[in-house]
Amino acid sequence: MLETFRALAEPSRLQIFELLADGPLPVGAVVDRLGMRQPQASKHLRVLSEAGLVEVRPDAQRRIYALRAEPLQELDVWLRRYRRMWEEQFKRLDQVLREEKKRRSR
Amino acid sequence: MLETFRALAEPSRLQIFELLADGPLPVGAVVDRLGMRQPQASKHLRVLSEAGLVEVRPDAQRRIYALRAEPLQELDVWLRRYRRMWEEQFKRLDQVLREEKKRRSR
DNA sequence: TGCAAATATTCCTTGACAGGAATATTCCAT
DNA sequence: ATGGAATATTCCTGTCAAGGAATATTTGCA
Repeated sequence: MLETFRALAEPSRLQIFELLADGPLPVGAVVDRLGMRQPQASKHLRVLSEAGLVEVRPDAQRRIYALRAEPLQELDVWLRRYRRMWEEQFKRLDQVLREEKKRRSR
Repeated sequence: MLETFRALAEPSRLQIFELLADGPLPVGAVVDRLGMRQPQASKHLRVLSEAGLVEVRPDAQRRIYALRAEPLQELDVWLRRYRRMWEEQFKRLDQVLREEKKRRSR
């Protein structure tokens, strides 16, 4: 979890990650579309890769990077714990609205 | 999103955040339970607060910190985009298992 | 009013990390 | 085998942020 947050807590890296959501891409494509320099792209992809957020498939002298689902699933599980929280807030809001209505109707 | 990731990408801060999931706490309680020094706790809570992850309610010379749902809901929305991804993987896995079964049954 | 508790802020030092530039590596095509 | 893509790595430098220590601030209470 920490590693996931750390990896995504950097603007360029988050950008790359979100770009890859549209599908796997070789480094060059990332460089072109995001207008960053090739070495930085490689470095960021390395960090993402070490965090398990991304995987590489070699294709000749290219390397195709693709998102990995696992850490996102973990993030989803982590979030579950907090989902309860805002659902309760909704319930409370519902309650308030209900009482509002009642008050107005008399 | 970036701000959320940045705030949670630090061990102590993530710890504090997860501690607050059990309910609101004053700074002192955080200090005691996590064994960190008071100034650092205050600093981290400040960062969490500026990221909107936490809100403060004064109570005499105490300050009660509590989680805020909003950024987590945003995180949930952000995740939605990727949920499709792993659902497709499950579909593919289902397919594979189905074929396995068929193969074994003859 | 003055003290003590709870918390926030400031200042300093240090370590991690991102970007830049240059270079190394890998693999294809000729 | 050699040159040229595509990508990775290294080294350097500057910046930012975290921890430590000391101190300021706020509020309740005797």
